Amino acid sequence: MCNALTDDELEFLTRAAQRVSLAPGTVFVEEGEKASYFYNINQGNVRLFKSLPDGRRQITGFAGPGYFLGLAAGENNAFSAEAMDHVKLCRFSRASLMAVFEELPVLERKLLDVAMHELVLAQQQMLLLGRKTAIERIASFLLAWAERLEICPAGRLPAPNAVMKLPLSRTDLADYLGLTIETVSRSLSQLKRDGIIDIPNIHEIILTRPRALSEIAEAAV
Amino acid sequence: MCNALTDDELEFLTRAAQRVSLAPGTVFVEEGEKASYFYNINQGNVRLFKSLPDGRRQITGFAGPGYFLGLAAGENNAFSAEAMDHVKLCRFSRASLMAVFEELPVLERKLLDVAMHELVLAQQQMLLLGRKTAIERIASFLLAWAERLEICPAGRLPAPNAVMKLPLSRTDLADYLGLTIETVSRSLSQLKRDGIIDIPNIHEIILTRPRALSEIAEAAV
DNA sequence: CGACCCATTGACGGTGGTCAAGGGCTGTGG
DNA sequence: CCACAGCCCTTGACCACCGTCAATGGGTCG
Repeated sequence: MCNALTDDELEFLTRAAQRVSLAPGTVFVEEGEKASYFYNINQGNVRLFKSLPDGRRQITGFAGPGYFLGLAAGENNAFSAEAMDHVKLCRFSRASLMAVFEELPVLERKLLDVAMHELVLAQQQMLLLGRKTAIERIASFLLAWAERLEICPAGRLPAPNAVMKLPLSRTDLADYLGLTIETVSRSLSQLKRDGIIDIPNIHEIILTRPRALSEIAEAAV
Repeated sequence: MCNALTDDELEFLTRAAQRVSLAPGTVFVEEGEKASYFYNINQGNVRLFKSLPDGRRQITGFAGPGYFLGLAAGENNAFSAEAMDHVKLCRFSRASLMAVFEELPVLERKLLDVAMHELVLAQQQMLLLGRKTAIERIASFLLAWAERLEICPAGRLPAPNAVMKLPLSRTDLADYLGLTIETVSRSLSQLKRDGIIDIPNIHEIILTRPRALSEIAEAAV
């Protein structure tokens, strides 16, 4: 999820790049537009999403520092991207990326790895969106987020009572999990009532009983 | 979606491969197992899916001849794969693939293209699963399937009254679209009642009014 | 012809969406 | 320093879409 490239490779890569700084809320990739650029995020966070004409929105992922952006695109972008806070990133054209590949073939391998990992995450999310209940989605998300923050190694559970920052609005959460903000709120409240998590404030969650969370997330029988 | 490699490249590639023949229903990739192989399908069709312990299933895609299989995997497979009919495929170890890359670097670029295209499809499916209603999912699927069968060019609508083979069971359809077979059936019936499609038999659909279908699929306002 | 499987249709119920009111936090201005 | 506005979150009441359960229909194969 985070930086898949070494500092050296990044340095080489960004030599061909433009540095860009974005205010919160800036939409810098528009779904359907010609896909001209790749991006590498240096600072800040970005949400990736698709929309329907009537305003329904599905967030397909979040991207933080080190994240490589622009893989889900053919001729045109398959998604939009919006800065969640103050974002700094490197932008380079698809053409210059091809040139970089000539110089640094290992990059191509790495990008393939990144793309493959994205695919793994996408399939996980499809299972979540297609087949899990509201509370299972919330539980799955909380554990996935803990892994992302490296509160625990991939595939392991966080320690009981681990504290986790959650710098997302309920709206973002809902649009990511295919729910409404009300359902997100209710599900979090239920987990709290059941003593599985605690919510000291809106942007912090304590994973009181990660094991119980995991049993809900994986629909253990 | 279909063959992204030229015949020459395929021929080179398959020199390092084992040829395998599978009976219908054979599960030849198991989610969670060590990801040892890549596959290229020569004949027949395959469904890719993820499951929950209680039996809920999400089909993440279908793969036909020419399809390259095994990208959504890190250490372990992120999905299972099952032969839908009699399948012939080439199987080669990840190690030998790396060796092939040395000989034929263009393959690596092509695989990256394939992975990127898969990502585009995955994001489309996330929007469908997270935010579309039952009938919108069915409409979207029918149009996507028409593109897949090359009844129409990508991004264009099929001609009115185009006839389409649909060699999927209602169960497969339901598990792909995150619905139940009853809801799939009811939605198809409704589209038929509304004169938008016709269903001469279970495995054939006539796209009577593709424009109307598209307006439903894209939630046109 | 009958058995079996799958799809369709109907009746009913539940999960989650919609609509609306209330609460808490933050920032601003008097 | 307090008051108030505005925003977001929470909670409640109600409702609708879709899932569940069950009966029926149709096609295929023995």
